[in-house]
Amino acid sequence: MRVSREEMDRSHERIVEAAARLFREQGVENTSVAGVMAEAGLTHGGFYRHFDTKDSLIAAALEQAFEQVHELIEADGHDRAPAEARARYHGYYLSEAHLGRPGAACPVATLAGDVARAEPALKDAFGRGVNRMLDALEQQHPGGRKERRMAATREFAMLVGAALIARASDPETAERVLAACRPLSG
Amino acid sequence: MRVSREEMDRSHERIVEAAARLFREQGVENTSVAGVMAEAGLTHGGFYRHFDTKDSLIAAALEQAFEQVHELIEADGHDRAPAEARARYHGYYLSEAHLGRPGAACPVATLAGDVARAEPALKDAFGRGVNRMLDALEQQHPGGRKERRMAATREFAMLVGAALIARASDPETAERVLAACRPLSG
DNA sequence: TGTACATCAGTGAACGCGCGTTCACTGATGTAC
DNA sequence: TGTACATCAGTGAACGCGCGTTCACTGATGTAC
Repeated sequence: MRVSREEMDRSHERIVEAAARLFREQGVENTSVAGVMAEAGLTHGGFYRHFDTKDSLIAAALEQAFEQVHELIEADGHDRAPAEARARYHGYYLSEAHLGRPGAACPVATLAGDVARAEPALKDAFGRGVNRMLDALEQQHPGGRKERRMAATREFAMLVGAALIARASDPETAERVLAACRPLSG
Repeated sequence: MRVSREEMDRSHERIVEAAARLFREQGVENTSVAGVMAEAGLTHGGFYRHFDTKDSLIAAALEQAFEQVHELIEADGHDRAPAEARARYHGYYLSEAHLGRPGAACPVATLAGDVARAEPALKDAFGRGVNRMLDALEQQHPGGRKERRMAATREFAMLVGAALIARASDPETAERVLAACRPLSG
């Protein structure tokens, strides 16, 4: 039966949050629309009152995931010295607390593979998310504007690469790669 | 009709090569057994004379892809100073020649996302491949055994991260990230 | 070396399954008077 | 404020499709004599 406008908005949010989590945990292709709806406490038929296609949901979930991690960076860096904020984020990124909870992890480390083969519109959204993250991360680095941005980009790339290699490897290799990437450089 | 043993061996190799290419280009889930067989010049029914399941093919294709890129590193580094070999590989990895041909590219940059959600056996194979690559790459770095290994691991992680971010982003963001990661460090 | 027969690589139709999407329906919500 | 009616969020069955896998079949290959 029909539900109120507020109830529908809550449903919408639950759907996007479930998708943002499940896509990161299981991958986009391994996550069904029905699975997302069930996780949101609904049945699959109602999905199309909220989104035109599964692709629209992917875009919304991607934005949501980037929003989450961006807030996390800003919140943790608030009122902290740049060098300390950087060390904390670096350590967190390669930690079990981060990598062991892929459903809440950085979408770059969890969804890059899926987005790499997606349509341009999704890549635009992904690129925007990456740029927003770098905007926040570059403030953790010293030097002029260009040097900071470059250092932040390089460090972030290393973190993403280490996280991805670790997730795709056996536990021993994973731990060795993570350990090698944990020390701060520069 | 039945074919000779040599013909069958050639078929087997064509199947694995087609899979190693298509999996990297399209992703494992987006590549069908029938598609691989067609690319190998066969029909899908004959697949099960060569492999028990699609999973076995994935494992074989992964090994093949790692073998290819490992040979490439060894061949290019042969009779070259370590620092030069390192600079060449670094530049190649982030080049259009590499990233524009995903079907022949580094499996770490193209398949990590798929393997991250796969069964442990595949992760073991992936980890072995990564270790073999690092065995070759650490020879490009100066210092003691541990320092070399660590430097090679960190540099490789950055290359992989940059490649993945670039493939998942819009062209402008991609180029900016790649440019930031091109200069050698250390 | 030649012959008769068993083997089996490859073919193409068929299977069961899960998926994204559609649709007729329900009944509470929102609105017009 | 109360009533009558249109709207539409959510339900669950059904659809068409592509996929991994199976299977009966074909005929060249390999082998036993």
